[in-house]
Amino acid sequence: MPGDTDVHDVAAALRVSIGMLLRRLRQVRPADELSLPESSALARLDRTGPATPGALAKLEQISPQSMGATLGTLEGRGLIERHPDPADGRRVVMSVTADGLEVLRSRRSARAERLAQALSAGFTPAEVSMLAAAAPLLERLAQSI
Amino acid sequence: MPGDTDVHDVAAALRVSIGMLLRRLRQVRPADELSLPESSALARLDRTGPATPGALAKLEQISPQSMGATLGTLEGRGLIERHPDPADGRRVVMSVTADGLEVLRSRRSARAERLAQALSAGFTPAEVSMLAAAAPLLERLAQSI
DNA sequence: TATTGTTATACTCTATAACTATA
DNA sequence: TATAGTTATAGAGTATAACAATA
Repeated sequence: MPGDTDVHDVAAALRVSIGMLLRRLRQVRPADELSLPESSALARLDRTGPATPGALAKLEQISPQSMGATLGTLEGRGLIERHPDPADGRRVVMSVTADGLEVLRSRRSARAERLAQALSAGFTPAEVSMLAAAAPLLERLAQSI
Repeated sequence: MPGDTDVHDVAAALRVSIGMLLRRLRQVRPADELSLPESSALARLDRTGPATPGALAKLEQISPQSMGATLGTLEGRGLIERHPDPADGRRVVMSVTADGLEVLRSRRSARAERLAQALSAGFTPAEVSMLAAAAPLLERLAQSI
C-alpha cells in the first residue's frame, strides 16, 4: 500500500536516532548531576508512590540487582528513603524524600535545561508537539518488545 | 500560552522514554547479532560512503577511540574493510564490504524484526507514522545538544 | 606543531549467579 | 519451597590520557 509507513524502516530509524540521542544525553552530564537511570528511577518512584525495589525494577524493566545499585546511590544522596515493611520482613519500601522532590521539581539541572533549550532554539512548536506526542509512544514501545 | 507544549516537560519525557527503549533494545540481543553502536556505525558508513574513523566518530558523536573499537569489531566480522589513504599516510579509509551490505539489506535480524512486529501489533498506522516522523527529529535533537 | 589513529586504563550501566533472610 | 533483597563477578560501551606515525 503506497501510503503505508514501513514498520521496518521506522524500526531501523528509531534504533539509530535513539542510540545517538542517548549517547549525547549521557555525554552532557555535569559532575554532580543524576545519571539517566538514577533520574529515571527517581521519577518512577515519584509517579508510583512508595514501592519496593523489585516492583520498581519490573516497571523500569531492569534486573532487581541493577535497580538495587541505582536505589543505593539515590539513597546515599538523600533523595530517597528506605523503610522496612512491617507486614513482611523480607520487603523494604522506598519513598522519595523532600530533597528528592526538590530535585524532581527544580528544572535547573544542566542537562534537562540544555535539552529544553535545544528544543526551544532549533525546533518549531509543531515539531516540539510531535516529539511530545512521540514520547509516550516510545515508552509504550519499550514495554511491548 | 495554553496551547504551548512545555519544552521542559517534553525534555523530561523524552529522557525517560528513550532510556527505557534503549535498555529494552539492548536486552533483546541474540548472540550473533550486531550491537547497537555496531549497526549504527555500519549504517552510517553505508550512508556516507568510504570514510575515515575520525570522520565517522564525529558524525556519530562518540570519541575516535570508541569508534575505533567498534570499527575493529565490524572489520573482524568482515562487514567493513580498511584501506590506507595513498595521499596521507596517517589516514585510513573504511568501506562497507559485500557482506556488510548484505547485513544492512537483510531485515531478518531478530532485534529489528521484533521491534517491527511490536510496531505492527501494538500501534495504529497513525501512531507508526508519528514515530516515523519523530525519528529524524530525535536525530536532529541529538546533533543540537 | 598539528593531525590521525592506536594503546592503556578506568568508569558507568547492566547482566547472571550465588547467597541470606523471611514467608 | 518460594520470594525479596543483597553481594560478587563479568561484560559492553564509553571516556580520558598517553603514545606513535605522518603532515
